[in-house]
Amino acid sequence: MKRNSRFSLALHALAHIAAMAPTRPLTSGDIASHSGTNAVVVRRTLGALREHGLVTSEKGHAGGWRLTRPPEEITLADVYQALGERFLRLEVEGDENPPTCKIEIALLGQVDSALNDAEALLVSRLGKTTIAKLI
Amino acid sequence: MKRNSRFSLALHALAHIAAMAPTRPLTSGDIASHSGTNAVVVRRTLGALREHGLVTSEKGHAGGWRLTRPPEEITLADVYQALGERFLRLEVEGDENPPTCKIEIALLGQVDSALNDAEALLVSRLGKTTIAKLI
DNA sequence: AAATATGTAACTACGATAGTTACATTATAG
DNA sequence: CTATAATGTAACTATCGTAGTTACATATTT
Repeated sequence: MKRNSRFSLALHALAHIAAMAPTRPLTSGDIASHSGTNAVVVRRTLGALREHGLVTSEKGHAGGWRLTRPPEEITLADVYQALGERFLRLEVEGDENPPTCKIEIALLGQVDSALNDAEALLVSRLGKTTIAKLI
Repeated sequence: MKRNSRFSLALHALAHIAAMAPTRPLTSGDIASHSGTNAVVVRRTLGALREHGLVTSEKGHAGGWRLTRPPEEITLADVYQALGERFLRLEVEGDENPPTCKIEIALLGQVDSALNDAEALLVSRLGKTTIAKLI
C-alpha cells in the first residue's frame, strides 16, 4: 500500500482519460487495472473530481469517465485543490487543545507562516502544468 | 494522538531549554509534562537532535538536556533537518515498482519538481527564524 | 431481459506514529 | 556506598489514516 496516492492516481487517471479522449470513456475498471489499484478506489477518487466539475461519469453499458474540459485547461493545481489536498500542514492537534504556552504560540505562528508560503509556491508551480502536458 | 508532532515537540523543547538556560538543564520529564507528552518520546526526539550536535544530555542526578550553541545560532531549519523531516514528498511507493507507464513518469517528474521547489522554500523560510526568537 | 457501468456502505488490512512499560546504565548527593 | 534521579533503549500496545475488498443497489444500453 502507499500513502497519499490519491493525487497521483487522479492525475494518472485524468491523463489516460484525456489520451483516450474522443474514442470512448474509460471505466473505473480500466483505470484501476492500469494503475494497479482497485475500481472502487478509482471511483472514490474521481468522484471527488466530479464534485468539482473536472470530470463526468456515465452509468450503464458503454459508461465511464470523461473530462468536462479540454486537458489543456486542467492544471495539476486544479486537481490538487479539487481533492482538498494540503500537503503542508502542521498536524498538531490544533483542534481541541488550543495552545496556551506563549512559546508554543510563537512557534506555531512562525512555522505556519513558513508552511503557508511553501504551500502557496507549490500550488503556483502545479498551476503551470496541465494534464495535456503529461501526455 | 497527533501525527507528526516531532517537529513542534522538538522546537518547543529547545525553546524551553533555552529559556531555562543557565539555571539548570531540563529533564525529559519536565519537558514531557509541559508538552503534554511522554518522557520517553521526548528522549527519542531530543536524541535525534543530539546526534546532530544541537543538544547534549547528562545522565544521573541533576542531569538533563542543554543546548550546545546559543539559541540565536539554532534555526528552525537546523531542527527540521536534524530530524530528517521531509514534509513535501510524493509517497508513491517509488521503491519496488518503478513506474513504466510514460504518462506516470511524466507526471512524477512534474510533481516532484514542484514539490522540491516548495520544500526548498520551506527550508529557506525556516532558516530565517532562530530558537531565540521564539522566547 | 441480460449485460455492464457507476454509487456507496461496510468492512478488513496495513503502516506510521505516539504512547507505555520495564529495566539497564550512569551520575550525584548525602 | 547506598539511595536517588536521571538518561538509553527495547519491546509492546493503541490509534489513526488510508487503501483495498466485498457486496449490493441503481442506472443505462443492447
